[in-house]
Amino acid sequence: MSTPNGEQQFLNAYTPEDYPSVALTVDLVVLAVAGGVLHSALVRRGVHPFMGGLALPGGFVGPRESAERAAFRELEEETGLDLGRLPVHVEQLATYSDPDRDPRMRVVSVAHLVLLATDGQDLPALSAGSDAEAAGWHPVHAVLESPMAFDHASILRDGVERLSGKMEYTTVAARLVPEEFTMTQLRTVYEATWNTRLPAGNFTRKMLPHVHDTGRKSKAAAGAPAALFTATERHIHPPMARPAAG
Amino acid sequence: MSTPNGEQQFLNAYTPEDYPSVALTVDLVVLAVAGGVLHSALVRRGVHPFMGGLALPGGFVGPRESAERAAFRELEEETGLDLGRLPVHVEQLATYSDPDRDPRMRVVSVAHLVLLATDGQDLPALSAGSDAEAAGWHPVHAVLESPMAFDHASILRDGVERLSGKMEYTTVAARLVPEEFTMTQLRTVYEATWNTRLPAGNFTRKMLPHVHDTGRKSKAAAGAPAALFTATERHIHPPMARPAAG
DNA sequence: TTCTTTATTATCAACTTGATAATAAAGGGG
DNA sequence: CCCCTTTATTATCAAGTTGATAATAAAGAA
Repeated sequence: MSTPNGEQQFLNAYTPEDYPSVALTVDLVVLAVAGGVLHSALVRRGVHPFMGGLALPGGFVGPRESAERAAFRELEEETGLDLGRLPVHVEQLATYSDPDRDPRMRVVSVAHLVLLATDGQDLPALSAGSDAEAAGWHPVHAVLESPMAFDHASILRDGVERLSGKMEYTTVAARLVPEEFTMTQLRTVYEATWNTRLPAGNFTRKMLPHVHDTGRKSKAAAGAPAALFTATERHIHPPMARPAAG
Repeated sequence: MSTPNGEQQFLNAYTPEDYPSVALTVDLVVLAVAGGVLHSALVRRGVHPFMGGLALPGGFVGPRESAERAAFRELEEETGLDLGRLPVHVEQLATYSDPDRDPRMRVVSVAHLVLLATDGQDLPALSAGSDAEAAGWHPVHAVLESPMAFDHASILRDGVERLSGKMEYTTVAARLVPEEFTMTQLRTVYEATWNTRLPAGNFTRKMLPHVHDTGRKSKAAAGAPAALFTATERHIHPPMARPAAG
């Protein structure tokens, strides 16, 4: 692939200084389920502005980095999670570009949704990152009742809404449980995210065609042993019905 | 809302130069239906790189502008469309930030999906914008067969996919027809976007609960006069089934 | 008037849903 | 070891939805 001479000349004459520029960051909506409750990894701000307020983890995108790569890097830096070991799902959410969203300067942020697998009991341990602000887990539906730093409440709300909607017509909920999971574990993810209860029998009937039965059984704490499944298909059709809010 | 002294001091001490910055643009996937075919407004590039290739309309985001405002402004500038007169739907699609997506320099682009209403016959007239490159309408499914400038083929594909998916569970297709429309007009939008045929009777049955009958009738060119509807609800439940590709 | 064209409604079997119950398979306490 | 509790899975049933196909209705044209 050789570049024609005319094009090369043009590229050399290009002057990036002629164009307006912005600082680009990523903000992360990191979600995991424990105790039947959807949690988000958040940092308590130790500096102005919004000192003492809750914020999403995040940071600047490097000059030779895509937003997605920056999302993975910041996730490791700010939460201390070992992504080589932990199964993790990252997808772009939306970009927030209101000129006044950060009072310090023009910052445009590409928000990402991050889903971490848990067994439903223990949340992944968060170690303090390079920043002094340590990340901790917070129950999502409770924390959305109070304000957050910057526009992070909107971003968190959008992230939960994205997950809620996508769970209706894909098996993305399986990214929040271990590789092999029981129907109850998967149903608990739906209930935690949608903040509602679902009838167990109908849930199993609906989900069964979209997962793969490993043949293995989980040793139950109490009651009958549950079958262990792995996620297979991407699309649930017709979709899982989300009960009306309330 | 007074700012505490400590915070004000902090804001003054902030130095934007310390942080990496990128040029921010918007790219527009502008869609409209005519003759039963989904079309996209595209510009033929007159300069390097990708000279002669097809590209999405777009441009730089101003220093005090949100991406959405820039999308509206660039739409007017590059296509000459009068948005005061024309009903237009704009929604953010995704942000493209591969460091090498533009060979000239680091450019991050927030792509937007734009839907223009038509009667199904005539596409909105595009006048040449301030740039020498004039915009023209191109059939989407045909143009996606050949390469485009930059990563614009991916963006266009993502835009059509977003519209296709959203049409399954919302009445967004109504943004591509006039305020008052017939079932056939609306069905044509589905057929053009999904690039498939749909049985008319079942389409009417399925859509009827989600639109409002004005009581008026369209004067038909041939055949029975069709009822005129307006769009009402946002969510179609259960969703409109999209036939498997083929 | 009759034909052609298009819109709308109807029919029907197969399937899906939500509610509810029945069955099955553990472990634990007496 | 036998029942009781707990949990998982399967079954049942009426109401609703789907896809295929056809019947009816309402124009304009020949």
